[in-house]
Amino acid sequence: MSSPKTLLSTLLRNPTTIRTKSQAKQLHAHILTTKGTCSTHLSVLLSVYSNLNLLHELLLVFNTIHSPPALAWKSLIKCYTFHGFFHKSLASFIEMRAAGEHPDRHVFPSVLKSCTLMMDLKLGESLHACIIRLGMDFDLYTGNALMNMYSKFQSLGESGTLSGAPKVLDGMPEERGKGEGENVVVTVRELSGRIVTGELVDQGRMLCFDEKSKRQMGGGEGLNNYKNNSNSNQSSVRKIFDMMPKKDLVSWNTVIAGNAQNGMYEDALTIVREMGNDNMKPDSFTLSSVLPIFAEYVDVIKGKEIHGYAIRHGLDADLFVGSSLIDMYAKCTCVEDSCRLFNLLPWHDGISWNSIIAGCVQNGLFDEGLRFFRQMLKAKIKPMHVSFSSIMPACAHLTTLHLGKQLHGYIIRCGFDDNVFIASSLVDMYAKCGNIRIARWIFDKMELHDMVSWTAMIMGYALHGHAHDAISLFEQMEMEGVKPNDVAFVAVLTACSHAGLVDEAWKYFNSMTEDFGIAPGLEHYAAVADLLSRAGRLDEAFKFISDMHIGPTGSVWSTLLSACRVQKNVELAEKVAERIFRVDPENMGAYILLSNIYSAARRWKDVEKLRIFMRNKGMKKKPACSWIEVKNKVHAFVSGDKSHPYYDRINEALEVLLEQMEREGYVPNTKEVLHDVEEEQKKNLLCRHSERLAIAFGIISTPAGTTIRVTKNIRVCMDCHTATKFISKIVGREIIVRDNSRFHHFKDGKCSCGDYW
DNA sequence: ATAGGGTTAG
Repeated sequence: MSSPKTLLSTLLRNPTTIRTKSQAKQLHAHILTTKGTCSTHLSVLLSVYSNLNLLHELLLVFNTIHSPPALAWKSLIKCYTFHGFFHKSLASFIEMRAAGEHPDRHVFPSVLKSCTLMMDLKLGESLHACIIRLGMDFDLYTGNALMNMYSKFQSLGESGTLSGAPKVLDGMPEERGKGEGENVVVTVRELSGRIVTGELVDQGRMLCFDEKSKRQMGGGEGLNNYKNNSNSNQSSVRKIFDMMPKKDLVSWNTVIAGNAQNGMYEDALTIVREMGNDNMKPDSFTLSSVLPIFAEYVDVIKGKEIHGYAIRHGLDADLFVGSSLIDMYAKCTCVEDSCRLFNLLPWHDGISWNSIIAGCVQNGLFDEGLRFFRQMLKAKIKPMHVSFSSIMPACAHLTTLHLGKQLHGYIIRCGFDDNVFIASSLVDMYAKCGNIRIARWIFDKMELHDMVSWTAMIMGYALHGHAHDAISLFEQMEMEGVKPNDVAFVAVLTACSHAGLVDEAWKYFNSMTEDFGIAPGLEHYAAVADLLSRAGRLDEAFKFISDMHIGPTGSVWSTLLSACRVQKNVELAEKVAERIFRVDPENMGAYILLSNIYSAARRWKDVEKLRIFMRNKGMKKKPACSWIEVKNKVHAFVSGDKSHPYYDRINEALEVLLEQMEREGYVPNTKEVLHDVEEEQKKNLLCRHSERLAIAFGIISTPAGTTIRVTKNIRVCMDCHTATKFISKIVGREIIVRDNSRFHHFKDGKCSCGDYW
């Protein structure tokens, strides 16, 4: 056991051996008792506190030192940056220089990080100038920090100025609370202004800088080369990288991440390949920069190669790599792999939870997404912005208004309701849950609207058949200078389609290509094809689809096929069906539609042929499903479903209704649908379609006058559409049915779609 | 000094 005195001198010589707060405090006590307030020893203590990120303890000591030496300043600055007090960090840097202390390689990474997180490009450039003048630009750590800074400014779209600073302050209640933040900013600005002029005129050093990098820099304008155009930041990064005399793995990873995050995927991948020549092996940082590229490319083969590399190098349990892998598999539609991976991770953080939730929801696994969300809450992981905007579409698709409202409440309590992503997802959710007024209310409360929020609202109106609201909103958006993208055009075309506005649709369709240079995609074609078909302009629709410059999918043709059914145009139907089977031989819906069309035309032989063909192919119909929310509980039904506890009462209600409906003139449209069962059974089957079970349940389980809201996973059937009109009149209720493409509001025997079914 | 997740879509 060594004496306290030798222990102290050992510790002072090796301050990094101190790993805990109590050890640090012991050292503190030793110094005070044996060395008094000698600033050299106290500075060592400060570096210990700084390494342990103990800002409070550090400040207590720092404030007792009369003229702090460089080591003390460096410790203070590093600790301020770590705790997010970027203004204080920079202000201390200025103070340090004013006190005549020389900054060195240990301080620049911290101040550069502060600039980066404050999004202050100007200040960062001044610092760069200062670094060059001090000859520190060849330092490894400083160079890495510089590259990181320029990469980040690029991905922020260079919007970074001090105006962005209050955002950074959001996470720092103490500083904001004291109202000091802004004063410090001003100080930093004034002082930094001085630095800028002071440093930039120092051309001698600039020239040296220029000569070293003449190849890439061209002209000799020193720092200006770092900021002239939008791509320049990334090339600045590359220049710094190429000039660095010594590079480590962090340097490689920084330049790779910079390229990846700025969309320069091929460059990023090239640099990964180059790493090997420098004896650098990709690590978890490298992989989690590269994986999002393959997610974006939807290249699961390459993604799996990375996964294999991760496993071979023991990196697959890393949370960052794991989250990226989950995301990559999900974006490649291999969401089962995402789930498997998620379960294999040794533990989960907020990001990995978000990845799996988003992965499920994006792949249509809404229940699974909700399950993961609940598990996350149970695991005491606090949801973040991203968690809410990922899960909200699940509520929107499932029409679970009560859940959506609960989440909305949660969002408000978290203070997230001003987030654009979340607000847009709320607008969408309320619209899809049938509450277009609240959707609009949230939309109007938003401070600024981006493309997505406009589109969500326009689409909401379109789904509800409020074409004129949709169109006027679209025009308002254009007037406010927001350039519509392809999705916005999908929304406005859908609005036209649901209201039969053929001329308007053509106007938008042409304007999209001519004025906005957006090539029509499948959805645009589908909307126009849908419009022409529903408007009964079948030949026009056929020609339009045939002339598409991308191969039409089965779903584009399908609307025309159902229109053929409505118009009883068997000849065209056969032509259309043939086109569908050519591109999509497994399209079950098309076989059924065609079979129904044959039935209506009494072409029983063709019906039979189709039926045998389908049976031989082993095709099974995806079950149609409808659901309704009653007293915050979702009740789901499939056709002929007897499993519901109230089935008997539902059945009874349907019988009574049917009797009344028939008295009012309803004739079940059995001849189009079924062929090989008895007439009475036909009627029964038809009248037990899932949406009717749901509607009947709604009628018997809610008080008179309550609006009934039913959702169906596929298009509501023609006979049910007719029947629901009768039902709405008989029970005197408003019935709202949302199917896979739109809302039908039934009231007083009429439907909002004007039978534009 | 470096890394991962988000909203709209017939």
